[in-house]
Amino acid sequence: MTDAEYVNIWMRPERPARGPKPAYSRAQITEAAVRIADAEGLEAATMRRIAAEIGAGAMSLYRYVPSRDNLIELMADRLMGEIDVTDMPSGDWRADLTRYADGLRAMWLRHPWIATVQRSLPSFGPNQLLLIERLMGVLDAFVSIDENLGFVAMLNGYVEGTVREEVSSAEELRRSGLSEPEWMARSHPYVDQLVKSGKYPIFTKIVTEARRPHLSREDQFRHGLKHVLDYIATALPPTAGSAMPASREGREGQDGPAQGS
Amino acid sequence: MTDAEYVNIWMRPERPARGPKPAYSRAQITEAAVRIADAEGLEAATMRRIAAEIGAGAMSLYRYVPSRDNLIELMADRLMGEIDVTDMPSGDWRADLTRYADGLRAMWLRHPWIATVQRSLPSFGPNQLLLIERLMGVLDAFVSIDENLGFVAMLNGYVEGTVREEVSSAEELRRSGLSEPEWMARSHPYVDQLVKSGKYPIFTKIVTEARRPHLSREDQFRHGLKHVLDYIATALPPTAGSAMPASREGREGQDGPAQGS
DNA sequence: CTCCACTGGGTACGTTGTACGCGGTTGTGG
DNA sequence: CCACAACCGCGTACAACGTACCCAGTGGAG
Repeated sequence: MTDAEYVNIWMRPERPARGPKPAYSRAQITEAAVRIADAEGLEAATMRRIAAEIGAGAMSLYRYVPSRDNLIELMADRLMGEIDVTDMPSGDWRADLTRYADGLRAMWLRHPWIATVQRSLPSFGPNQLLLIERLMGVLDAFVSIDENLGFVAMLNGYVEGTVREEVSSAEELRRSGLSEPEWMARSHPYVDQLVKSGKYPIFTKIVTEARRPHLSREDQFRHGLKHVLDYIATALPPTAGSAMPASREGREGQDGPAQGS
Repeated sequence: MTDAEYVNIWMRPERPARGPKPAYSRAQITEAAVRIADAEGLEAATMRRIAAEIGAGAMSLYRYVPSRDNLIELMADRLMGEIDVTDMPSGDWRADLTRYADGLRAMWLRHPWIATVQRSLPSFGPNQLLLIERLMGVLDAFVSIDENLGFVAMLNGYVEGTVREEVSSAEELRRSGLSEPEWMARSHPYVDQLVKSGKYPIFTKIVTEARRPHLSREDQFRHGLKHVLDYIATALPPTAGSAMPASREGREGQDGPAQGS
């Protein structure tokens, strides 16, 4: 009815014109929901639980939010606002994109449950819109809007792909209620059986030899990010301001001079 | 109790020694669940719905599967089995990895709900294990196990990141019950308002100028995949057999550098 | 002042996953 | 060959979920 009148949650006004003053707010509800999801997972952020968190009755939330799905949209957009993109573009595109990538990764690590929220059709909340403006503004002067979209998709894809793995591990551990050593100990019989069967030589190799899972995630992330930025650099005109010169493909080896500041 | 005895679903035997013959099977249940999830989304695959699909009572499923979460693990592993990795490694690593990437992408497109199943801690079902063996066997002879893990993570990350976008769009559309033009028409007032506000120049540019969303997903995928494979190529020794020259001879078998067990 | 669009929230309903226990079936030890 | 215990399918039941509906109050507009 009146619900279907609105195209989406962003077009629905939070406060009507008349009537008594609301005791809560969308922002407050969203904040509480994010807090619960951070601590106990998204599935713990039930309407009743959120209401209890702010001292309201369960059904009161529906005065502010049409449905739980819409609330999750609000939560997701709130997270977008955590990524610091002020003063972008700064003139140094590489520094800007690095700062964005770091911010996106850090946000995911603070809110692992974001992995379970499918991005779906673009929701275009206010924070996400601002993010788009600032982020795509970085390369807007140098490339076409289509190329820009491609680069941003690649960058987002890289960051999210990388961080999704560690985030979902952490979530699974939290859900199981076990610590990582406990989990390892628990699955040891299974892993052992697989190894002893002799049917999985590469799996065995991973278990017995690989050191990668123990390497710093941070290092892996920076290493891969460098490649993504290098790739972008090859498609940018030389007029693009950056702390590093654009290099041709195939370049590898030790990391060059890191862009300072 | 007896549930907690087992490390995971893969160690729990499907059939006990004694008693009457089961009327159904894990495979049959998993199949039905996948069929429902494909057609109506994962959330439609409830225990009752799955049971009805195979003509069983709801609680009968619990004779075969300890919980719905475990059933979803079975479903996910069944999907891994759809990816054709027979005859890998073939000697042409580039062809092998391309075939794998195509297969992975096609599988995602057939089963969009996989995007909502977090990979979590590696579950190591039989199909996934076989996939690991075949896929990582492709580069095993040329690089260390750590490098191999890195490449596979990158390849998986690229494919999943690319396909996740289109898949989640399709899922969202299906959930909303609208066709894509219908959805576009519906959100037009909101987009229009954003454009008219003048506050979002880049968003406006995307809406009015960008052609990328209309380009072939297939082309985009192949283009990006080429870059991923090119990057892998730069880190491989020249002895690695690929399609570049027609060196039928240069193939090395499973014998890599030192490894023994 | 009166009015009524609004407020917070209690109650209730349909749906979910699943614990429990039932009567029937069947491989196996005596 | 038979009794028994282990298994079967599954009906009933329950807690927790999202949320529809309804209510008694409240406060700005006329």
